[in-house]
Amino acid sequence: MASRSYGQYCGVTTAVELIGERWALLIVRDLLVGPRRYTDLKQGLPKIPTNILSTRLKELQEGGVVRRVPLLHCGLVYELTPYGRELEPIVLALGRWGFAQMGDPQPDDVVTADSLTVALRTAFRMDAATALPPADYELHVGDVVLRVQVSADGLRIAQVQPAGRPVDPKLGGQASTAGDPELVFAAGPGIRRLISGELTPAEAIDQEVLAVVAGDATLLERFAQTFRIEPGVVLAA
Amino acid sequence: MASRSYGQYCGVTTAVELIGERWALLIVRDLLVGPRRYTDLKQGLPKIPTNILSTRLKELQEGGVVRRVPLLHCGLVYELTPYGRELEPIVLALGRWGFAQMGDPQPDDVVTADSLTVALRTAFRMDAATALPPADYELHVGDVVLRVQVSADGLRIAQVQPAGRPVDPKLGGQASTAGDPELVFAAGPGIRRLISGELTPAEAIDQEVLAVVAGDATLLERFAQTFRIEPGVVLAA
DNA sequence: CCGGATCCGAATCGATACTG
DNA sequence: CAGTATCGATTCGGATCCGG
Repeated sequence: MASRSYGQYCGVTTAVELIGERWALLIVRDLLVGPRRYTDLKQGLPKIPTNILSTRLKELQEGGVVRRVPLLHCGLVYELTPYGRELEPIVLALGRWGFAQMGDPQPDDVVTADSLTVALRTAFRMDAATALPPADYELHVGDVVLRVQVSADGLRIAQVQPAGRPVDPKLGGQASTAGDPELVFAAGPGIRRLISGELTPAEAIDQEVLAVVAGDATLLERFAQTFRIEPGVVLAA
Repeated sequence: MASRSYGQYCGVTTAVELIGERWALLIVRDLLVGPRRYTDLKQGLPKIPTNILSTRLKELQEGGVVRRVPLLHCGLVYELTPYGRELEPIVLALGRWGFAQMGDPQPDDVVTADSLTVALRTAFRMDAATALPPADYELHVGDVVLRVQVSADGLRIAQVQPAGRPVDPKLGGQASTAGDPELVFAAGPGIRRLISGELTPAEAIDQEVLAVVAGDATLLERFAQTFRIEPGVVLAA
């Protein structure tokens, strides 16, 4: 059961033994968004074999990264332990690092709600959020819908069910999202080029990587300043 | 050749596809210390199969993380690209994170020069280095010998050959290490408990996890303040 | 539907041997 | 020194199945 040892007494090695197996860090990524049920994880990681998911969850529990929490009369969820949650800055930094090397999407690549939520967190600039007025967006990518609220307090992201209102706050993103968003827009994977600064919002609309559905289109400028990944700037708290 | 895709369009996923394969991040760890030849890497990773090492090096090159540099009349070395070097804060943070979960060493665990060098970097506290007077240590762990110089300018670590003087600056640690160290001491793996603050230097000597070979034993206090990993503090620049 | 366990072929890894 | 080749041992992936 103990994963094959690398035979070294070293912190990096220990870390890699804990979260270096295939799929493990992606499970952590999704749990960073919130507690998830077995089935949620399976949906969020469409290509993971079910036996691998179950094996990883056991290993992550043994490693003290994840714990299993029964919900009274409601099934059970997996969640990160405090120790597991310490991985957050590392996962976000890895997301920024990997962002630089992302090409265009493969034909059957998907964008999941959790991966997009984490991606927005990796790109979030607190400095821009404090310097600019608050903003309230609704972002559509594929059939994922996110309510993204930026203020001087920070970033709040809630996952919205295609049908109507945000998902159960206990499981999904965060708490209640009152009122209507100021800007609703839809994007394809090309939104990556907006985040990287390769495209301005105007160019993004021109090239149809982005489309305003409703609200104040000028807010796109603010969005582009708030969510931005510059090459070479991997680390942040 | 493209590693099996996780099927998601996401920065974290891309990062894991680049450096998530078995052994890959440990190769990066060693290259963080300096350029290394194939054989150096093999020695620094005693349990890596040679075909895996060669496969990983190819993949890391394809991913733009590592490059192969011929040395005139001297063989060739692998080194991190600038993009690969951006992993440094991530690897150090992972080292700190894994440190918390390190138990006692397995019977056949080894401590290599590069892993110990990186471990000291993960534990290094710049705040302590600037607050305290400079210090110059020689640390022995197993048959690894490191010259560790701390000053307000930062940390310098050079690997010393068992025979005598530090290794070739071009390949090994850093440049010339003039004069003699102020303190020479030897440690076993239990030095982990000094770094974690679980043991004071005096207790460490009592319990024989540490032994002063030469020089000013009171410098051990300064060492313990300069190299320290507190639980929960994973991230630093 | 939820939360897995089981089975099996395909791909990868690990150990050793061998080569320019 | 810098790898390739080979081959058995593991792990992964895909599908199916099962108890609540």
